[in-house]
Amino acid sequence: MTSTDTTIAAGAPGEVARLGRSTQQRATVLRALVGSEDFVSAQVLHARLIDEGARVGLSTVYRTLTALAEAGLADTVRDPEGERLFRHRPGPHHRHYLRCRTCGRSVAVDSHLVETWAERTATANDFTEVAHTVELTGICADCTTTSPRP
Amino acid sequence: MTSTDTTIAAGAPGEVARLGRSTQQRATVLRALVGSEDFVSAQVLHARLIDEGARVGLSTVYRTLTALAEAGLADTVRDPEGERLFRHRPGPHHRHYLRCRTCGRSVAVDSHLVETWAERTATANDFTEVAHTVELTGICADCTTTSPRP
DNA sequence: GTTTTTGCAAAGCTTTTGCAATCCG
DNA sequence: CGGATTGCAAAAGCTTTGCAAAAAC
Repeated sequence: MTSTDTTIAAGAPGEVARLGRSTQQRATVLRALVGSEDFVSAQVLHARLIDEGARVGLSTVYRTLTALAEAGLADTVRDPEGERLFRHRPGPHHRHYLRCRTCGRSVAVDSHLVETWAERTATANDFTEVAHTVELTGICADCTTTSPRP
Repeated sequence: MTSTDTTIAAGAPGEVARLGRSTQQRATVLRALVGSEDFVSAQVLHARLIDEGARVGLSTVYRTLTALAEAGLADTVRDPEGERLFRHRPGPHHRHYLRCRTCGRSVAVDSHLVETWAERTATANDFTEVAHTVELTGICADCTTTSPRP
């Protein structure tokens, strides 16, 4: 099941409960993810944490991020190279993002239209339990004017 | 750059020319891809060819499929596990598909709405060179009535 | 005192690459 | 011929897993 999935239900109460025991490592990873404005890979997040002096294993980062995604607390996306990227999901519903291919920045976009289109398309084809993934990429204004790289 | 990408230009004439020399292996792979109704991974396609008695290396299948995708002759998609799936693209423009999570069948869907939505969203956010990937999955009618598996 | 979680290293996967042999034109 | 292509095996990533030590409750 893809990450940015309509079928994920993120109940308001007890969200964290699904993550099992609360450990320092999990708190650290979650905090880092929340603090990250944009999509990050497990590897990058791990490197960042190590840099900051935190002692967390890469496996733990992977396990925690996967758990968060399964719990509906994070959106995930596959970058073209197949790497999995994670981003904290603030609201109860999943979001779609527009990401800059040059600097990596991303902004959440209104996807009303896509949501309903997905529903309708599925219904029209006799499909049930629709899920969808949408990835939008482009070059942001900053990167259009200036040269590449942040 | 993701496969199902609006920015890919598939010129009508000389499409095949971009693939370099015409060899038996390439012909075989292309034929297999065209013959395949749905998305297939390089590995599955390779296995299928070997089964049929064709003598093609896995690397060649990868190289050929990648070339086809770059030439705009195939759409590609990442499945949730990160595997790359390929599908022959009949028309000059990229398509979007609705895939059944149970039996794997997929149907091309009309994505007018999404295309324009992508354009507009990007423009509204001062992004240029928009590209997008859309993946729709669900359970098809056949799989809803009968139990799993084709 | 159990039971879960961690972290390391090793394994698993898909995909890519190096390079000699081979094929196409 | 001469350069493009193939195929094998090895390498490269990213991610997962096995298992003993550590932490949580």
